[in-house]
Amino acid sequence: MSKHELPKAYDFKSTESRIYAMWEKGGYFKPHNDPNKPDFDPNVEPFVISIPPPNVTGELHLGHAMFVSMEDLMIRYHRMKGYSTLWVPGSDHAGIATQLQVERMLRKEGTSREEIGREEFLRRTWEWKNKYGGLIQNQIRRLGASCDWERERFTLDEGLSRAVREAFVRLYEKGLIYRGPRLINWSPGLKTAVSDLEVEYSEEPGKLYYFKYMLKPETLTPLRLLPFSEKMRGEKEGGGEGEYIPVATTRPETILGDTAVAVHPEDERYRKYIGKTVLVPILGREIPVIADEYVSREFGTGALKITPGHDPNDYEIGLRHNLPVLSMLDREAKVTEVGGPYAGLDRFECREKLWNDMKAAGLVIKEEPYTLNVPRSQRGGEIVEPMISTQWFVKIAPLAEKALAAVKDGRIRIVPERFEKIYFNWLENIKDWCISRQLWWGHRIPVWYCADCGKETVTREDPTECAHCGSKRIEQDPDVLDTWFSSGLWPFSTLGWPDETPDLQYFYPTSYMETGYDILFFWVARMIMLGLEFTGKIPFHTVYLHGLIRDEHGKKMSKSYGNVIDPLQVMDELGTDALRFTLLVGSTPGNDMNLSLSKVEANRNFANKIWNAGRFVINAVNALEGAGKEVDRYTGTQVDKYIGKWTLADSWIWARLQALIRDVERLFQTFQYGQAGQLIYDFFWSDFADWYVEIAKGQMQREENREQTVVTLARVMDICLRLLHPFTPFVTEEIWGHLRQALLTSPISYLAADWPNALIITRWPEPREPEGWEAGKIADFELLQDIVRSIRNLRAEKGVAPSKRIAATIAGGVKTSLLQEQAETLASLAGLDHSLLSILSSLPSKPENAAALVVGAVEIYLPLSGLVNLEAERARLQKDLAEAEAHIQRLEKLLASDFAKKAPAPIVQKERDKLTGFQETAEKLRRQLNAT
RNA sequence: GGGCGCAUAGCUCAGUUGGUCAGAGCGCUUCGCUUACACCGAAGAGGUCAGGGGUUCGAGUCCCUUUGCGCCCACCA
Repeated sequence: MSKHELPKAYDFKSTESRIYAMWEKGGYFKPHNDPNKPDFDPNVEPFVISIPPPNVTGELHLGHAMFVSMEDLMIRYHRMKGYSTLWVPGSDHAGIATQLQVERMLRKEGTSREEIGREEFLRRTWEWKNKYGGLIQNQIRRLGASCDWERERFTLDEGLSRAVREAFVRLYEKGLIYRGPRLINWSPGLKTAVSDLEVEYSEEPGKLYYFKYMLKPETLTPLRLLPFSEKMRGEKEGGGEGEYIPVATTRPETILGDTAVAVHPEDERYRKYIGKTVLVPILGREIPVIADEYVSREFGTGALKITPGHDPNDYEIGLRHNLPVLSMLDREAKVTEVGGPYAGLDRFECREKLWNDMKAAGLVIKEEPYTLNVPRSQRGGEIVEPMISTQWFVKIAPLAEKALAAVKDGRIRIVPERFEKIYFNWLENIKDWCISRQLWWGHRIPVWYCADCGKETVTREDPTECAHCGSKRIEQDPDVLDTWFSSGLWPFSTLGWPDETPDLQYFYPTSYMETGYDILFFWVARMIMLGLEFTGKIPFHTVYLHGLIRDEHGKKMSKSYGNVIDPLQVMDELGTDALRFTLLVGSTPGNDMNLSLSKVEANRNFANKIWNAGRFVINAVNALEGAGKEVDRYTGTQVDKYIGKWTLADSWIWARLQALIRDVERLFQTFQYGQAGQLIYDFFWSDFADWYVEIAKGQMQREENREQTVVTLARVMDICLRLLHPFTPFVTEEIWGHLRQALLTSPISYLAADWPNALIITRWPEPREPEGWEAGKIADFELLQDIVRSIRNLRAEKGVAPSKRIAATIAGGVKTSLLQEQAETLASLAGLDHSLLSILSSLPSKPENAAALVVGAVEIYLPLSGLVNLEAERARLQKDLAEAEAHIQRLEKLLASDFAKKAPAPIVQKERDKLTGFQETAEKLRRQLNAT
């Protein structure tokens, strides 16, 4: 499209994909200083982020949009500042999630993974991955992500698998990995173990069941081990009579696995039973009554049934007392032979049936409603059962210690800081990490068991024989590793570890780890632990945590609630820049944000504003004929020739821009990206577009100001585009291209542009001005703004048609010459007739039939014949006076207090100046009242 | 049980060394198609910054406390 035909509205649809392709093809996303190339300079500082790898079969949601926007902002900012910037993209094989999807597909085909077998299942899953795995990456591209796609990684690809193997073997050799039967969380639906973190607790209504643990009558023969017999049945009628210990439970079916009843050693009620034997209901199994201080005397009945096989606390107690451990549930949560007559029943059926049987046997005391905290699988959602199972674990304490220290001593910083405490708390109480999963999709555990000597072989290369006895009869462990084991290696495995690659040497440790706080433990903590363990270095020096995205009323987005916002649809309708800007500016670190489409719409409008302001500037540049188009007019090399010609507006906008650049820099350094974006937004829209551009229209009509005005427009626009680029890369790039073209400079990509810095700003506009010139210019301009606003206000109040140019007389006092210089600007902004505008130092008397305004020490008279009502005028003046007097009173009181003595001088002076201002205003108002 | 966050204009939210910090967007009222933009411009209404106490010359901003909402960790059967 030719530069003269830019459309009136920003067309993001036709722009975004074209711009992205240009960036990607142009290689702008690659680090400019690459250790694999001959011209590599090791002294250039790198800036590196590893992307939180999305699930390979996932689809883009707002969580992805959030982290991509934030990380792209960080990356682009640092790239513009000259860092050799690398953003490593990739995806996670996501063991459970992916396997579930493929299993669902198989079910639709009428088959199952068990039916087709492991090998075929894996083949199908890879097929699935190759088909859908690229989807999410392209969706991430749509967000504008400037990652180096040539360095894309997948947790199951060859290099990363080698890293996983190496990591496992090293931990094993160091004795930090062990295998053994432990009480773990078992997900019966997924038929795998899951880690503590993968269990979520939900409060649900349930019942507390009270029943009797009958004491074994002393007369009976002690060794009656038959679990169930005709004899027992015969005793049913007599059950419930005689001595018993009352016990409460929320899971009656676990009674079948009880191996003791515990009471507090000092509980007077039950002390006498300690050491005695009680009978498991229905089964009649004999179990001891033990004493343990863990038991709370206040809760329930004060007696606790002990099921070491299915409860973590009971397991601990069982260990202390050497109790046998019974597994009464199998991998599908069906009752095992331990459950005697209940064997084969589902856990919930068993609960009902057993309880009914106990009722019939007179062993039930009561049931009462009780709120349970039900452990559910994070993935499948079904109730998780604690079970004894042989699994692989990482001995985590030594790793946790180092990870703790890295944050404590400041080598790693977490933003916002409050998450450090949460991090500490978790690591200080961490338990060994169960890393084996009974799945097929994932990194298979590199352990081979020997059928002959029974020993394990753990090696970096697949063995053909037992390392201990040489037997060929070895078989690999069927399980795979927890997905988080491989993602825990991500920052360095993606750079080539365990090889000492040039990438690893140069880009590691990475810089920021940006992710949601919800995976602080799952991922961040593990990366720190594993990073320190395997590389001896921290994996990143800063952790930036963003919050969760909720709907506009703070509700969690969920499909069932129907309040899910699809980022792809938002981008389709309102543009990527609008979505990015909304996510970036609307959020603060670590806090959830509520997203509403009206916000995105507002930011779509902002993108359009950038577009149109850009269009205006480009047109202005193009309209400037001749005037040295061969020079790059905004680089500053030619600006000296405007010295002495800058108008108040020119100086003001430049001074404001300098302040903006400084503020933005400070905010970026302190991770306050949202605040920075807000400031840029405000400056661009309110200061630049609403004021400077309007004034520039007038200035450009004057031959003597035209060129410098265009230069100012171009330069301010240019810097705003740079400042905005990390937030809204597409529209800024597009305008940048057109602006560059208009300026006849080389059409280089925006990404190669420098971030605005102090060097640029101090050189312009008037380097020979005394220190602190900005404050005066800003104050003068603000006076001008106040005057304009007051006049507009009065006009609106009086119903003066906006198109009507009116006369005005101004008594400027000490500001007279300033206002005289600004007469034309003032006239055009306030709708005054320049030829009927007189600006004097003071007036001998008040003009007739004029409405009067006072702005600071400046008096303005607008002759509005026919519209001036004396009474109304007096009322208005009186109101203004009352307001001024109120301020005077307040300030006088303030300045008479300790404030004047104790507050810093500049603060006090500021208040004094305010007081003086109000006093002048009041004085003028009084005079006008007298004259009216 | 322990810890944390949030309560600021009708709605959604900014406001990080305590001194224009009382703001933004949307919504609302009144004008306006002024050749960058109606995805716009101008003017305006609207809040004792949840309640109470304290520190300070000065607090939305620090401390204590109360109330309401939310989250995390632990998991007393």
